[in-house]
Amino acid sequence: MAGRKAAAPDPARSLALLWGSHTKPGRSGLTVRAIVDAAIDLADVSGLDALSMRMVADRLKVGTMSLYTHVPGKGELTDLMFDQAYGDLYADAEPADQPGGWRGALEFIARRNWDVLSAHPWIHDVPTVRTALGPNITRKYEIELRPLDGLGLTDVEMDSALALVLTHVQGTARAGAEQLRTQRDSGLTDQEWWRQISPTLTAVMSNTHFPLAGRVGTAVGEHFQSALDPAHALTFGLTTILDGLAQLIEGRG
Amino acid sequence: MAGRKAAAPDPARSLALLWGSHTKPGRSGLTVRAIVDAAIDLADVSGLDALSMRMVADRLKVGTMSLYTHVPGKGELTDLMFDQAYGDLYADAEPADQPGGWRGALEFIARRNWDVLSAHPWIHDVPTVRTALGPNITRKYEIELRPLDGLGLTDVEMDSALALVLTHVQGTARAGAEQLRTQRDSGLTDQEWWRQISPTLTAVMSNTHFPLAGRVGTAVGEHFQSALDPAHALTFGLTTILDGLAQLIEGRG
DNA sequence: AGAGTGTACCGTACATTGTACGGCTCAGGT
DNA sequence: ACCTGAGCCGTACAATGTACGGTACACTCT
Repeated sequence: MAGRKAAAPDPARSLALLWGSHTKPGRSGLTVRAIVDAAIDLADVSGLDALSMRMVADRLKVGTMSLYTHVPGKGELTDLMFDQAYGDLYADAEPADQPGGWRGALEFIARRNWDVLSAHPWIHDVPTVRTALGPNITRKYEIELRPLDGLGLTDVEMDSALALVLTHVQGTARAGAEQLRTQRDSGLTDQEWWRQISPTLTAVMSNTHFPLAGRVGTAVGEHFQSALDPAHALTFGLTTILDGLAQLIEGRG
Repeated sequence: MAGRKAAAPDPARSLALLWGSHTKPGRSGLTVRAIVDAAIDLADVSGLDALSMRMVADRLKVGTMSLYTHVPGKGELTDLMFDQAYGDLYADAEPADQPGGWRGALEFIARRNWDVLSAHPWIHDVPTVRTALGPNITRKYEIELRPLDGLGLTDVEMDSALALVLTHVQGTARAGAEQLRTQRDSGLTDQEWWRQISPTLTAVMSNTHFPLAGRVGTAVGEHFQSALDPAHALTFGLTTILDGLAQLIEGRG
């Protein structure tokens, strides 16, 4: 990152913005809400690194520094973008109402989170340990905990189980996003890329050899036409995790 | 990111560097190996964003542009750092020799990967979908697959199972790294930070309320003195995942 | 109606980044 | 003794976030 060190977002200021109404328009119609929406649109296309305050301002047809009247800096802006992105995650349906009990609910949660992460890959680049206290994130947490309540788990176990599923979804989604971005940047699909470096690779590692890695890597490559298939990783991992959670829950039930 | 767009690393060039010997010293003693080592040292302390070519050059007491004689650019440099960081992961012991069968082996793998990620948190910021073909990474893959061979799993399943464990470790380690970095940047522990924003938060969300989120969040906070405990998340998730994998493997055995 | 005031807006400037470009300086071969 | 090529590096440039200080408008009070 260049320029001034992008000073860490002020927590109190972020909170006030997060929970504020965002709707008092300035004299040129500029709104926190409009800034955040524009930034999300741009980040969806170009990613968080490529997102600049100048770009956001241009898109809104205002001077760059006008943004700073409404938003303290880029850090706080990304905090707002993050909360906003989860705005209508469960607007139409909530996990606890899905069929299939807690298992169906967690599958629904995984799928919905996956969808958000696919639509907004820049979320992976937002530092989120403490800032995750906006209204939408808090509501999300509340709703996602519901199907886990009353199963005999302790409160800490409920949180751990949910976090496990969400971490898995995030990890596989991140790998998928990286794959897509690499393909886009290089203009090569995984297949084309492999064909291109394959000769160099075999030449260079001629004297060493890795029988297992070779066998398994080839099998994976042929099965998915790629080194990794994020969708498959998602369902394989989710099934395994839910099987594991079932043992825990049955032990309590 | 500033400056020229940090052009995506050239795959063939990266491969040649990755598998090269790195040991021909230039006339000022400069070596690819030395550059990579210096960069890792700096990144361990300051992170990948704060790592600049100028810093690396200063540390080595050479001009900034001299680095470009040995390394095409920052992208390729991080590729080299990545492979290097996994250099002696299993130098002293390998997973397949651990007690506890495949389960003990996977626990060992998880622990060792966790250790590397803790020592080099910048690894989380290296884009690694395609570049992961250096000698150390390839050997790592070979060694980590061994304990999963001969259990009745298909090749694709072996890869999926390993990837599931590694993704979990990476996800929790990343959360832990973010937590640490945030604490360092702000100079506040999670507890101090919470005490500081708590009044603002309750004031701001006074009219809405989230009974489950409140109850569970409080329980977690009291149990771990923090919003999340990475070490606990690691073992909870690992246990669950291994329980799930056991069902898969027993079905095959 | 006129004056005053605060806030929205924004032009300019600066430090910092990766790296392109072109010149300098040596080691080694002839 | 000279040439050649590779290692080395000083300078320059475009892009970034944002500090600073100025301008212009909407409002309130007289």
